[in-house]
Amino acid sequence: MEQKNICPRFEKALKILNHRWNTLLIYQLLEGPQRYSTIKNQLGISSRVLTERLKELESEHIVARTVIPSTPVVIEYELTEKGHALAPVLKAIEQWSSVWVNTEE
Amino acid sequence: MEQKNICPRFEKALKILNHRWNTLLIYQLLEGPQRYSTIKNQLGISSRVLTERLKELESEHIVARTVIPSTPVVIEYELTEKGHALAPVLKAIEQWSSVWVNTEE
DNA sequence: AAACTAAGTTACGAAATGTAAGTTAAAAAC
DNA sequence: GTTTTTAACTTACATTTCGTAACTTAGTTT
Repeated sequence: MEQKNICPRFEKALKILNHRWNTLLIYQLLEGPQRYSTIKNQLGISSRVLTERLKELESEHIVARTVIPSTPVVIEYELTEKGHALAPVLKAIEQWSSVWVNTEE
Repeated sequence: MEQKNICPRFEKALKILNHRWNTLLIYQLLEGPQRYSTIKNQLGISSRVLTERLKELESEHIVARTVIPSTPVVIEYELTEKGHALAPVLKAIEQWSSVWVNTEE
């Protein structure tokens, strides 16, 4: 009875993007490379989940992790080319929200 | 320490779209008006959550609900104009996934 | 030696989600 | 006229995910 007529690539994309925090995290990183603590403070996400999501996005090659051997050590996260390619998606959401979403009511 | 420089409209849009199942549900309804049971079978979502999400999208005026007084009664769900306006977002995700996502690995 | 800092990790309670069975109302079958 | 059927939910409960706060690690400065 169940039909699977949805493209598996699209389904996987949705799985990643719909995972709580991921889209906002990518949006945040569109502004440029950022440190763990910066992202955490900007988004108001818990460290437990932030670490989890960064690992997920890293394993999907959407985010890259760089160790800066200062003291104490600093980690920088940035979008890969694959990650930057999501900009049009975020732009489309921004566009839609500017036309159709109002914060009242 | 926490900065909120994110547009509240955009933030609300993300809150709706990132809620599990919502994007897939909207994608499904882009194909046209559909009954509760059809959506349920196509997406493989539980009835508990489907009902909850449909009510949420209805209250956001993204989905409209129509009662067809047949026997037994049939309910049809369809996208509103606001809902249809999300098509470019879904198209952007589709486009990205076709270029960057591979199901292997 | 003690304190500090960034980036995590851990334990645990709270919230969201999935599962499966039950409800409702009307009419068709028996 | 009682039982069955059907679509769209609803409910109770188990499982999974998430948030909170405290803790860990390693290399400096104090």
